[in-house]
Amino acid sequence: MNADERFSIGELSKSTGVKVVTIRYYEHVKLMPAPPRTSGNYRVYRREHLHRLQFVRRCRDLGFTLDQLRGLLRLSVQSRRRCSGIDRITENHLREIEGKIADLRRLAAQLRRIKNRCPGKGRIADCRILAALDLSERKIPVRPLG
Amino acid sequence: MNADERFSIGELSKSTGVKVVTIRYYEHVKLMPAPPRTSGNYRVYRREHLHRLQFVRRCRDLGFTLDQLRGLLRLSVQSRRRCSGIDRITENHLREIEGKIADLRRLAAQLRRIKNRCPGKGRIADCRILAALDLSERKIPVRPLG
DNA sequence: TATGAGGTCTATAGTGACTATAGGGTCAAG
DNA sequence: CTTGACCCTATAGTCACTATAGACCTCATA
Repeated sequence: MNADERFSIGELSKSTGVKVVTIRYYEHVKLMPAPPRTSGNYRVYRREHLHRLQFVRRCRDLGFTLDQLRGLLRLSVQSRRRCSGIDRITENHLREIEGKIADLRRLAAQLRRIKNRCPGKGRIADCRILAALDLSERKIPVRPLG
Repeated sequence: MNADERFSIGELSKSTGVKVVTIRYYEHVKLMPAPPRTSGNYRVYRREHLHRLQFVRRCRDLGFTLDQLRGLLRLSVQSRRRCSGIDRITENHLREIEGKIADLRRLAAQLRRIKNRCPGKGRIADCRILAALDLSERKIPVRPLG
């Protein structure tokens, strides 16, 4: 309950699951503020840093890029503004994820199709996976060079 | 039908859809062999290079990493060996993709859950997206520093 | 023959989001 | 006083490209 707790970077790391080097990296790219230092030049963090780093971690776990995260952080301090910006970032991110899922599903389907043709017991020379990789969708027409 | 066609890097690029800089990059990382040069130091490619680059392109489109691709290429020339190695690389890749799909689906579900709580019309101070990002799964216990 | 456009060359640095390494300094326990 | 755990900075590496700068080559046209 008291607001005087201080944490070393290692403690911050342990309690958030974010690696020490990554915390320093976040400071470097201005996702985390530079905290004060001890006389021995150690970073000293407080509850507010812990809180912020947890937010960062959570967003990263949800796949937000550091740039999207910066957007969320920038907006989150303007408490009087409408939260439609937050909503937009989240919506965009969701659409990106859905797009990626669709891409990967197509990929997996293709790959399964290719793979199922080959039992993996024959010789390379007859491998149907290689044949499929090799022959499918090849477009030959090229004009020769002078 | 004649095997004497020669292509410039730009022609190779056009006919495969792989950018000129990327072809040079593939040469640099030894995915493509260094071709002979003209007197003016221009790269001169032949049908075998075109063939190989199409293979590379196809594998990349299927999401193989350059390392996996190197594996496929290395194996593909050993025509007398069993093709189980090819099968294994493909299988691993497929599993990776399936894992990624599962991850992204979980992510999307979480994100939708968070997003649906917030109509995006209120103020930042009351934004339920931020609240969810902020509060969920926070683990507070930390031992204070010295 | 000169000019200009467009293709090509090398080398280097930048991207995102870290991770790894080297070479030190700090601090508490034994 | 030494050991070992922790911390510091700075730099380079990862992946798979992409971008830039500045020079060189080739070819068609004037």
